Amino acid sequence: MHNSLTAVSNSTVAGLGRLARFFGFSDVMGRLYGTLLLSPDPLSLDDLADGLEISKGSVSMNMRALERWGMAKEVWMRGERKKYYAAESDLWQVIRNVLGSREQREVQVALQVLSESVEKLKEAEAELTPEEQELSRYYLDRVVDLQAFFKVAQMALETVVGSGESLDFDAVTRIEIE
Amino acid sequence: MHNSLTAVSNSTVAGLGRLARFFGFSDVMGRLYGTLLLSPDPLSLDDLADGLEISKGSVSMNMRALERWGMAKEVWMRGERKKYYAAESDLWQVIRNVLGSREQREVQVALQVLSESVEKLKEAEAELTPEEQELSRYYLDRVVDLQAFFKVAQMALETVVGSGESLDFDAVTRIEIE
DNA sequence: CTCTACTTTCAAAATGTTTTGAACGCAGGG
DNA sequence: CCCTGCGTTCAAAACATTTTGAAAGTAGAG
Repeated sequence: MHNSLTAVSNSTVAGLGRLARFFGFSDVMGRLYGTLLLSPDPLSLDDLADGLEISKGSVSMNMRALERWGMAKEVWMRGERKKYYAAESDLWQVIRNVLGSREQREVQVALQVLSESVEKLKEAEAELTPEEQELSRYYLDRVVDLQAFFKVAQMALETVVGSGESLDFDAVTRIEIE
Repeated sequence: MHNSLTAVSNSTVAGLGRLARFFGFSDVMGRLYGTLLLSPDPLSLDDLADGLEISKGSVSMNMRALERWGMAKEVWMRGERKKYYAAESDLWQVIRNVLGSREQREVQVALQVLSESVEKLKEAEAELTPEEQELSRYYLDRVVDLQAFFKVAQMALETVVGSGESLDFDAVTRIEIE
């Protein structure tokens, strides 16, 4: 294959590996995704293992993870006994999958814990010494700050996750500032 | 100290540790930040090491990282030889620091690599066999998709980073969808 | 300048994560 | 059925990160 095609493929695959790590996935997941994205045809586990020079076991596990995250789909090739995979090539769909399941859950949990903290502090107030009450009010202030922060995050996520095919460039620049 | 205060402190500190890991920082950084955030007064390295039951060496290194990220500040206590730290309590400032230095650089690099890929593919076009040309066009499509994606990310980051004191809740809900 | 109370550094140890490959399981063809 | 060609699993090995603590560095008080 021509030099330049190989070079582009390598840097794209490597870049997606990097991006995957950045998002808390494994490097291999990103590279598998990249390899599939740049392949006009679906690839088998062996194709992927050979292409990335990693073990088949690793490909198997990581491909299942990619499937769970909605980043790749199994493709049935008639007359073939092998499994074939293709990348989900709508990047916005991928982002919505990830933000929708993982990040939203994180934020949800955080908000949950923070509400419980507010509860606890309010309930306990009566039993506190004056000194403790002062600290309790301090905690309450900080916890409320965190709540405000996570609520904005939650709204931002909902906006992205709930959006249609893709976000409009111009629209994003129209986020207004206080 | 009262039970409930300890419980709230623990869960908040643990939660910020989790969040830190989520953002690609170390757990300890998050817990140090949390401890400082919940302390009405600045804390010394020893206070922090004792409070979190980790070594002073670790506290020293992680606090310097927190400082570099603009998440904590050194506070001079007169008549004291120890170093004291306080959390940067404006969470929006913290987010802007992180997005501004780290995430923006990532996106920048990605866009750079993608432009180079487009260049390479266009330059090489003439030398390609017909079959390679087809693959090249396929690559170009995928690379352009990625570019579009990162450009939106770049704009979103610029919006947050360039914003003033804090983002308005309502405003975030007004991001428009294509 | 020296002493002392601190902070920083860093190499070794502990811990955590990823990768591998051999063993196993399973389905379809003969 | 059994055989074959695949996919999956999982324990052990390789690798990476984090933590520790002891040694070295540093700054201020006297």
